[in-house]
Amino acid sequence: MSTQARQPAEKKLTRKGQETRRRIVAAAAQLMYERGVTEATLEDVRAAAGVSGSQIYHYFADKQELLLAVIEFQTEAVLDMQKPLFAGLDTMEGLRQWRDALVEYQLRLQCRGGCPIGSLGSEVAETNPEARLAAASGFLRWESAIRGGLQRMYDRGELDADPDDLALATLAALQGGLLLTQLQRQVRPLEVALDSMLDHIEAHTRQA
Amino acid sequence: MSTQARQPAEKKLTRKGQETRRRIVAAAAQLMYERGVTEATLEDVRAAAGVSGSQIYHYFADKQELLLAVIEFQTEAVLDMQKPLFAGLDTMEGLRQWRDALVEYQLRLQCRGGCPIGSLGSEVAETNPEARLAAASGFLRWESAIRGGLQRMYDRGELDADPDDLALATLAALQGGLLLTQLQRQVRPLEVALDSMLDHIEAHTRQA
DNA sequence: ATAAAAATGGGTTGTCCAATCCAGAATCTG
DNA sequence: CAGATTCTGGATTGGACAACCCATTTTTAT
Repeated sequence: MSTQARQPAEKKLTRKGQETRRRIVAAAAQLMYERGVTEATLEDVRAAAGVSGSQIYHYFADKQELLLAVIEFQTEAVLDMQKPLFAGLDTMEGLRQWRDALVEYQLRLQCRGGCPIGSLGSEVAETNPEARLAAASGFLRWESAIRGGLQRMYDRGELDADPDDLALATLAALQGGLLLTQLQRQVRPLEVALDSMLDHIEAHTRQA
Repeated sequence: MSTQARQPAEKKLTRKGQETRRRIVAAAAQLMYERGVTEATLEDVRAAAGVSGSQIYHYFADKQELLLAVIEFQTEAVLDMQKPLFAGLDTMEGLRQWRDALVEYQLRLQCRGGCPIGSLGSEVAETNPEARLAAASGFLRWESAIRGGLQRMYDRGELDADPDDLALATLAALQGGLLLTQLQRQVRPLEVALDSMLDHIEAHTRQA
């Protein structure tokens, strides 16, 4: 019963019910992003979502199940936001645009918050295996999107290195850069980390 | 009174007192590393340190002050462990040895725990400005150690790129690699992230 | 040796929060 | 439109934990 049957519900919900559920997840995601999982109390979530009483327990068995829904939600949000840029990751120009957008976004946030998946993942990694796997799976999807672009470059014969390795290294550089940017409250770490990685990729390009 | 006078004590402690204090910090560091700051209760720390009752409050004003001591402690621990390798960071061979040692260490830990500074930093970044600064300062010291090696390469005319940028990017790659390694429970992310970065550095080397 | 200072142990308090219950209202389905 | 189901609101409970207090013992300095 442990690994099975998580989030068994999600069905049989009225339109209004689905809407309420979504509002709870969104509010929880925001609060957990701002304060961390343990600091975000269900009372806060309740108030922020504009629901009352035992509503949260009506839709989620416990805080854990809500947390898993939040990780899923944040993964979708992160990937959705970058979706328009993923298609371009098969040229250096597109990669630079992607980099610029990430840097720009952090600037708008004043370097606060870090990566929604990374922050959650780091917090739960050692105490919550289920949540750890959920975060890891989110990163796998992200990595896939990056790999897709590099793979197309490789297939066109424009890249002279393993796309798998480069994609993973790029995601790592992004995450590390984000963490340092978050802690220092300046974008330079993110800029430098991504630039180094993209320069490294560029060094392995050749015109087809 | 906010930014001033943190950890005003530390003096006027008997040898036995210093020993007890150190034991508390070490136990707290271990527990916070394993479970996170909020999940590590002072009761746990008390038991793990083998002290009793209000001992923790005898040495620390509150949990916050203990946390700051822990961040300091972990910074020292992380830097101490790498100290023998820092001297060699001015050659590619030394950099590779450093990489190998980090990977080796993660393997011994079965990819658990992540970076002691990074995990703490990520957890406190948005809720605890003082702790955020302490973690950021720890990373600055780490970055300095890496920069030192690259700067010597540069000064010898063997490096054809900004040592400051490379050092920061290397630390970012390391942190991102560690996070992904921790979440996936396999060393490959750390290996690939560091290898990409070291390859990038090597591409900018030339014999003097 | 003795007084002062530091260290220890146990017990207590107040708060916060996850989780549960129940009764009533809204919404869906046949 | 009527019965069933889903949704909602408020109130409560039980446990955990940070923080505090005080009496006693040990250590340090004179």
